[in-house]
Amino acid sequence: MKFTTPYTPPTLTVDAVLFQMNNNSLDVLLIRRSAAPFKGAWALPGGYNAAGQTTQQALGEVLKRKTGTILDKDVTHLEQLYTFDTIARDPRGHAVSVVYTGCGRDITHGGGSEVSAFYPVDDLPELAYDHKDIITYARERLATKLANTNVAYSLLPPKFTLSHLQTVYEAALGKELDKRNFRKKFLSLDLIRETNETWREGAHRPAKLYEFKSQSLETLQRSFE
Amino acid sequence: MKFTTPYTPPTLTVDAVLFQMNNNSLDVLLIRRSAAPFKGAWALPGGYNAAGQTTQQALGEVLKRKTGTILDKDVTHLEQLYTFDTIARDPRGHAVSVVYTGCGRDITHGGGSEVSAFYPVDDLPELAYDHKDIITYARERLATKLANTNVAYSLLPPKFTLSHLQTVYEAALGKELDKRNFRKKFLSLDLIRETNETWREGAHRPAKLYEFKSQSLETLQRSFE
DNA sequence: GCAAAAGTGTTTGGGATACACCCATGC
DNA sequence: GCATGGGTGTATCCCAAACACTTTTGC
Repeated sequence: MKFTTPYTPPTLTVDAVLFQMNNNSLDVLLIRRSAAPFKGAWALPGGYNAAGQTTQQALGEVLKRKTGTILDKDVTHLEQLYTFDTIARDPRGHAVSVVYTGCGRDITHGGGSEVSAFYPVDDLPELAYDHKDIITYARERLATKLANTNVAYSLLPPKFTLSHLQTVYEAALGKELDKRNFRKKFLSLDLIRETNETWREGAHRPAKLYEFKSQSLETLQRSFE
Repeated sequence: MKFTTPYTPPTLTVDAVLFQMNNNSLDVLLIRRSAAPFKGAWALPGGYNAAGQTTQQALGEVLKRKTGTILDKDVTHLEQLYTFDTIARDPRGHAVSVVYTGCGRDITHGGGSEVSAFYPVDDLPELAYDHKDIITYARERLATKLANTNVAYSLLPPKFTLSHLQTVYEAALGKELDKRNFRKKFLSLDLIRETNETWREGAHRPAKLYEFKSQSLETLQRSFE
């Protein structure tokens, strides 16, 4: 009723910024583009969203196809990040991209149609499109979420030491934290409990293992940092 | 390359949740639908987004056409809120809607193709689609922004009293605040300055007028509330 | 003078920060 | 016994919250 010419929507795509801790580094899952544009460059995994699919469904299918990642199994937290829509972002034509960000512990990848790899957020390769900006934005969102929710559960194994936990915060916030203050504050949030297991590794005192009381997202009243 | 049948994207739409203070109440701009579906119900202003338009451009055109609102002039703060994409939200077919939220001081409306009106967020009429949920979400976003940025500038006239300012916070947060603590805290944020004008109204002491130091969005280090 | 909103300080409690040493283990 | 990371307590400061009266005006 508004368009005298037939209404044509833009292309709709979905992309994902998936975080995972790999040996004390916060990493992002990337794929190597096998086709133009940006052939050979690294990019966020993503693809088309057809009519009749929700953006999350489309994302699940794209990830499975391109990286072999199973969204429901591998990704322990997922949220919509932002919708990017500048006309020039895709040289092939106007594409609006709904971007999700998520976390995992041991994301399967490599079984898909594209070459995939994790890269540290602080040491990214050259990226296609506006994907570098998107990752920066996703990382800020993650830092905010860590400060206001229990989302750390999604980046850690079910049982973890307080040092592991602190490493997650330090990697995401990009700064070092005081060990005593971190433990005091985090324990006061009442999100985790001690288990009776310990973690031993290396020539030093073993560490107590903790677990999150809840493995689903909860928002804190008092924020952290 | 991924679709054997020709790729068809969903319909793309844009909607806006525009807030304005009207006599101490936080109001939202709504239109009355003149066509099916939900004919006669109230709804957020919104419409189609064609290829080649950014979502903001599409929003500007839709607002101008339907409510007579001039986005660039009337809306003093605008941000993308969220993209809603559930299949069933529009009975006509799959529509993905990029929703913006914004604020104004004296938004012109009524010159467009649809009947429009401001309604208090705490006293909304029956709404079409999932628009009630969207307004709830937008209001939470506004509360967060008020706590972390100077966005209050966008809801107040250039010069305002501290009581006006407090009214904005109380309306958005939905609770009363202590006058002394509010003033002390807000002044310590260093966002506003006294002018040498006063505001007199009614049989009582006149109030000093203040102005924001900046009329563009700035993020605070220390959050409020 | 009285009604109505503007304006103003102090006390108290709790969380944030800064800071250094002993503990348990493997080799 | 020594190297390594695990684990712990205190003092200070600042902010948040609670709380009531005086001032200025119009009528």
